[in-house]
Amino acid sequence: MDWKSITRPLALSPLDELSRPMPELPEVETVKTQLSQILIHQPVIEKFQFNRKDLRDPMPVNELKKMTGAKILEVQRRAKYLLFRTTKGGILSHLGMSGSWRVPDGNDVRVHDHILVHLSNGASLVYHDPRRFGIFETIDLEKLDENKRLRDLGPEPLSETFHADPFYAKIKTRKTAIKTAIMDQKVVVGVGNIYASEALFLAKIHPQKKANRLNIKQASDLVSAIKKVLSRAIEAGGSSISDFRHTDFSMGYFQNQFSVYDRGGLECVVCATKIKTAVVGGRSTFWCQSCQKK
DNA sequence: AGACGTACCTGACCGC
DNA sequence: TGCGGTCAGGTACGTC
Repeated sequence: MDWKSITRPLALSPLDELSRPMPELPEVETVKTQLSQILIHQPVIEKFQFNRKDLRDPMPVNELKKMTGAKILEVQRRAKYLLFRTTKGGILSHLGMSGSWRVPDGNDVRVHDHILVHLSNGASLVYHDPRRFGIFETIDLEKLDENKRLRDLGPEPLSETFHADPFYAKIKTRKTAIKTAIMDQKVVVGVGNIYASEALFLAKIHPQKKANRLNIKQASDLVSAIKKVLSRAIEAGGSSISDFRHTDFSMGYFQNQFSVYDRGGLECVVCATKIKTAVVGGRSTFWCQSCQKK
């Protein structure tokens, strides 16, 4: 399959964003898959265009521009970070809360388009991020494990390194709410505010239960639940892009299938009890008082 | 060490 | 219609 035969269907219209609001691990995984398809023939970076020099932090614009001429070899994901591996080093990127990548149609430029990457295959990638919580910076590919942003990250939730025993060992000393614990990227990566509520609902554990009060069975159930909600969301994202003709990016997120998140006051999908909501660890939290035990 | 609070940022939404 | 206030979230950092 040559480049044109796959770009045509993938040539995204202006409304076809490569990401949705509030990206968590499944969304980032989906973005990675989409970017990989666009970068499948390893195009060269012909030009960077920075419409501003800072996102949350200042971008190393000069270092990044030195990567002009590099061939993009691969895009990978670690936690919610995207890693572009190129022949001139790495680029580490994070979507923050409102970041997205898209392939613009012609000269379609919008407010909050901060970075344009012009590629040798004729396509451009545009990074769009209204809230500018994102990250885009160079990274030493030889020393990924020493990188400040990556070195303390916990296990990938969908890998075999994330399982009941080490998870239980890690949380049994933690006095904080279990929801706060699973959102701690040192405990497990990729679980943000939305899937934290969803996983706890599936595992029938109250979000305010102290982490050190879970028993091994509950820890094990929670591990399974985290894997399940994230896998399901990835499948939903994957299926939505596998048939690109029916992709509706404007729909945003995978919110149509949430059981508790953002459903405060509505009926529990299992027992019809009204969903409770409160702030836990500074973030909005949703649970069913009847299904989830403290 | 771990727990906790807060800053960062803008758009959407609400009440008046 | 407009305007001010509040909320949303991932990550980093300061403080105790």
